[in-house]
Amino acid sequence: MKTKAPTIKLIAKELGVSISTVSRALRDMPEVNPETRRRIMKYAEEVDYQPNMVATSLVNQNSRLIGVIVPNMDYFFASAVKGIDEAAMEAGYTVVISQSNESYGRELANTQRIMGSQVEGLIVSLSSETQNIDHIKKILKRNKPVVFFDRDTPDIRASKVVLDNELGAYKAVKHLISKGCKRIAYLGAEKNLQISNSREQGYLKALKEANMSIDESLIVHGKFEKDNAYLKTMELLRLKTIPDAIFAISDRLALGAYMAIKDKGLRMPEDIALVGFNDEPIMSLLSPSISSVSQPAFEMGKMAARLFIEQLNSGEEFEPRTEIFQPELKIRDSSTF
Amino acid sequence: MKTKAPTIKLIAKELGVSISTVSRALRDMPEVNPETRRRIMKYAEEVDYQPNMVATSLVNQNSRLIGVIVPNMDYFFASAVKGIDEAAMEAGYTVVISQSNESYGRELANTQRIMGSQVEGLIVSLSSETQNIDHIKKILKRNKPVVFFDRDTPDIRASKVVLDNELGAYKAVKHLISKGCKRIAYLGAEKNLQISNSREQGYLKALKEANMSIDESLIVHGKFEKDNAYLKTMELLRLKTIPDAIFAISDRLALGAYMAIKDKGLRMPEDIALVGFNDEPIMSLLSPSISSVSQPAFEMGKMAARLFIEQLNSGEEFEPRTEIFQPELKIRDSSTF
DNA sequence: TTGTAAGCGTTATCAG
DNA sequence: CTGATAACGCTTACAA
Repeated sequence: MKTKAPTIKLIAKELGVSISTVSRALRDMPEVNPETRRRIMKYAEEVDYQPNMVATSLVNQNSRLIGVIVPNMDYFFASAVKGIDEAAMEAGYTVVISQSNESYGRELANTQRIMGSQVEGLIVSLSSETQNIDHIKKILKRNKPVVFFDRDTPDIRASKVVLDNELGAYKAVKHLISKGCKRIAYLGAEKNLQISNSREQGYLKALKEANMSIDESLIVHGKFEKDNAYLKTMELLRLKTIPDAIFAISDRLALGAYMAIKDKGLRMPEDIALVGFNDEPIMSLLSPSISSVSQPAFEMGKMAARLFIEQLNSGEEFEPRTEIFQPELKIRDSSTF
Repeated sequence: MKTKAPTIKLIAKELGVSISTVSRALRDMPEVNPETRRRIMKYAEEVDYQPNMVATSLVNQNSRLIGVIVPNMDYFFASAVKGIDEAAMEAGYTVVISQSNESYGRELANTQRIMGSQVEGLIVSLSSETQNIDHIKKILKRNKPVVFFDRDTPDIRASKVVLDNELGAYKAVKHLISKGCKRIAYLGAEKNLQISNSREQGYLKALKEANMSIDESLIVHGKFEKDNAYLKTMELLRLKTIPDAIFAISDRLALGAYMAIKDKGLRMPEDIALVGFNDEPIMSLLSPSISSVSQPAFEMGKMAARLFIEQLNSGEEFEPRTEIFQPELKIRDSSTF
């Protein structure tokens, strides 16, 4: 019943050979007598020997563990994590994951904890609260790879995998303009969120390009939450002249706006159009369905893991790289007149 | 720039004390001279010393890593994983995660890989394909804790955290009956999925209790996918007399049914009522909103982690335990006449 | 209070 | 082809 895990030492003793021979045989090294190898393999099989990776990690100074910290597990990050896991698996790595719940304190604690688990580095997407990234810089100083994913910060020299957020927003707003919208609101999140800023830039760029005036009262920076987006939208809908379209920088926010619009009894898109960001599956199921800018989350996750591993293997002299993915606008009922 | 991680050996040499003294000081052991301790702490702080958990793991024969394998990362599992992570964190554990994508082959490979990472055991939710669980039994034989989560199997003596699935289904169907539905279809998944069977039992129980006849043509076992559910629902809607209600054992399937019903131009609930399972957020946002049986995923995840850790600490003589959570029926438009 | 030394399970170097 | 032996970074008797 109670079986302690067998070690190569045990196998060696049992078979009357040396530890090193067992080690070599088990790892398919060339210089082992075929017969000896067969005996060892057979016995290992019998006792269901599993190499102790902790010991291997200690001697090889590597754990084949990739640390991942995400702010939450919504559709976007779940897909990304799947991509990371996929690429990690292919390269023989395993993913150690942790969620910050959009809290800076949690992110800090998780970073400590996860690095303590001897992961070889970190793929991280910053929480919406995070302003200070000393905790990440420390890792870089230790010469361990860090890859920023989606939520990055300009303030650091590290590899990144991001979407061309400005372009995504630009496409969305340009689309609304082409549909004849004149008063397009911007529903954003915390100002320290890089993605929020980039998307705001895209919004502004589209307006300027169309020679439309920028109305500050239509630009709102709320929190990165559905409920807050609901509140902020309600405020927008109480303006003397309400916007005729809302561009939300995330589906999470778009959903809040959607509910506010419905609760106000307004029609979409007749009274007000709406475009979100992320293209979560739910967007196409709602009635009316909601337009959204889609990002290839799964592919981005894969890329992040690949970049990470590449960086890991390249040793010291690695030049940080930024991989930019292209957004795609999915046009649906909420912006189709 | 390039800093190698400092070790206690280095600190010891630098400070002219012995390795053991450093080790003791760093771990707040009593028998250390306060002054010596201060010096060590201070220096450790300066060089940002981080204990090497791999080495500690090797000595202590524990990694403080919990392996988690889930079939996918939909809302239910994402919430559950959050719960696991939360409880793990509180106890000083870290989560190593892996998704099987509902594939038995993947589950097998991931189990190998993840156990190789020296996690102390596994919290697992079986893939919908899994029939054989020898890979799990092996872990148990090694005396490592295994906790089944949601998707379990009767065929093993291990701890489990599950919902009272039969009750959930029973409640849903009973509700439909009370609303006057006469021909209630059951939209299920693979027969080897325990949750599918339990929910079918609940469905049958409710019908029998109401003295309603069981119509085999209304009981369908498809695959655990939205698209397949769509197809299966279309078949149901082609029957000479179509059902007046569908109970889907998962929101994923309910969504497929929802789309089929819409595409057929039928009204919900007037022509056909619908109840799902899991209570994903999307269910309340659709129009009509869809009724669903909700399970406390987050709490269940927490419980799984707690059970796991408890089992870990209790050593050999641990009696497997099954924790059963209570479902709650959320009634919405799709079944409100 | 501090130091020495053995040991955790592997890998790798160097002789045989 | 095989076997000692040191080393990885840390903990823990046992000594001093």
